[in-house]
Amino acid sequence: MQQIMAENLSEKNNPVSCRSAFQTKCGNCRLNSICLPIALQEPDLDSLDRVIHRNKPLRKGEHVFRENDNFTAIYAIRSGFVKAYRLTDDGKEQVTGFYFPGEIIGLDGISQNKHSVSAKALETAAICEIPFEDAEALSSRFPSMQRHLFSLMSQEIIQDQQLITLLSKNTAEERISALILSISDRNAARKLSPTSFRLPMSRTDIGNYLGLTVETVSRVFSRFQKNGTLEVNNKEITILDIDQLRGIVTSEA
Amino acid sequence: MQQIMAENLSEKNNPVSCRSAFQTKCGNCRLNSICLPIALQEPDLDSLDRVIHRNKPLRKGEHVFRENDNFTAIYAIRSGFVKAYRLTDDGKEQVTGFYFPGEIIGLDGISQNKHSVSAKALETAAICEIPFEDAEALSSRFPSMQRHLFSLMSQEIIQDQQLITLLSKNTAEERISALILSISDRNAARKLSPTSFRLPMSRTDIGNYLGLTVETVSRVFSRFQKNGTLEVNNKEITILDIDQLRGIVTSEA
DNA sequence: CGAAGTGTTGACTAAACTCAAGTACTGTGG
DNA sequence: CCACAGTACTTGAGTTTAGTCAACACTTCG
Repeated sequence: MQQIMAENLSEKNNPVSCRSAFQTKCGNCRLNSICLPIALQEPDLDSLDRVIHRNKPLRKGEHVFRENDNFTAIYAIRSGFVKAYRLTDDGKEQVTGFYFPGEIIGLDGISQNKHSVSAKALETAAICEIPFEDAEALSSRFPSMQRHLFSLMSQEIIQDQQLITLLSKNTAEERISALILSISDRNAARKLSPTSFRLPMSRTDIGNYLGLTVETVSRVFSRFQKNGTLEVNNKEITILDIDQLRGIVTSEA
Repeated sequence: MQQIMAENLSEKNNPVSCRSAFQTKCGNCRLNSICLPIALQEPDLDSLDRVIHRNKPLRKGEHVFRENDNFTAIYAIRSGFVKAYRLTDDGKEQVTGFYFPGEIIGLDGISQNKHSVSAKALETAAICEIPFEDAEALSSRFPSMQRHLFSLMSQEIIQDQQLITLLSKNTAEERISALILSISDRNAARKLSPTSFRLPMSRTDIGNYLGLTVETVSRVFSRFQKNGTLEVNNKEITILDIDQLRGIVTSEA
């Protein structure tokens, strides 16, 4: 407690414009148009601000939460990238999703009161924490917040179902095209280049997520490179022919 | 009570014990321990009863709702079986789930205000309809109801993620074993035999759901029949060696 | 620098798919 | 109640895609 007070004091000396990113308020956050704040208007936004903890950034490999942790909060990604995964019965890892700045994670824990997946930072990541009790209280108070939380969960369901379709019906090339286009879209939502970006995850993670081996992922990238669809430079990707990619996912098979 | 007599008249020669299922109240419903009513205690249960529409049963092949229908309500399955599916961009069907009596469908529609899947009766099915407005109102009034709806959605997420893992990591035999065990468990929850039951869906639907071709599904059933794991008689299944099945899904690979 | 991790490429293999043919149900109309 | 049509299911033979195993190259970082 003492410690927290001390931190808060030191925070007061910082000029407003230079405050460390993890101390910014929702009202000023660059991501507020795609994150939780879109559920609330200005005066009510303070209620949200008041309950959010802006913890110190996680380093690569550190966990936001782990499978079976008690479910106490949901989390908004402010910067960095997070992967969610679970361990199968026989101890293998299954990557269930990649999450980008502005996205909310942790909603999986509601039903069982504990998390059903682990969430790990793929690189340094700043995370906002919203205790679920508070989120529930805000939901009861502001219908738009209740609606938004329902909506987030339902979006997660839709996303999972899209992945199911991908895994169940599509070839390796189709799966990888779909992932690249998804990343491209999410970059666009954050006003970043939709055609040139760095993949935050390893080939192994991609393969794991898409139900493919590393070798297959690597081969598909090589093939895309060779036929001029992508420029691949390690994790740096440039989409050269986006229509080609779109054609592949729409499974012209 | 008067009403009941009247209903019985119209039901012709049915004895009292056979009242048409779709007129029962939640308080008397055989499924209330696994369905929405578990969220509420007796006096409050009336509020739920008051908003539920018990429509006339659907016949095989009729839809509860269709993809892109406006989202107006969620639905509880009282009897019969329902499959959920969506059409992929290129017009193929993707089965996303099978639903059993006592289960809730339609929550997928919340975020976009329209349904993301179609839901179709696999055989005659009685469905309870709860307008979502009313469900939301009940949720604001009864925290346990809000919690239960959150919980249902989060369960759906977890289920989808399990399916993702299945599709991404497991062989044909593992997938089919998992489906059979899931059906067995859900039968047990409804106090039906966990080892002997009729599959409500076709081989084609199973294959579609599990990302396999009909032929592969058929071959796996034959193999299980041959090696004494199952007795398969068309859609009638008897589990002869449940530990064998469990062993297969726990992927001793 | 060197070790460990990460990614690429090749040769071979296996699981599931496709195509094809045939059998068994199911439901409808005579 | 049977005959028939149409669908659903099964089985076999051959093919294909992605997986496995193995060797090697490139990063990254202590």
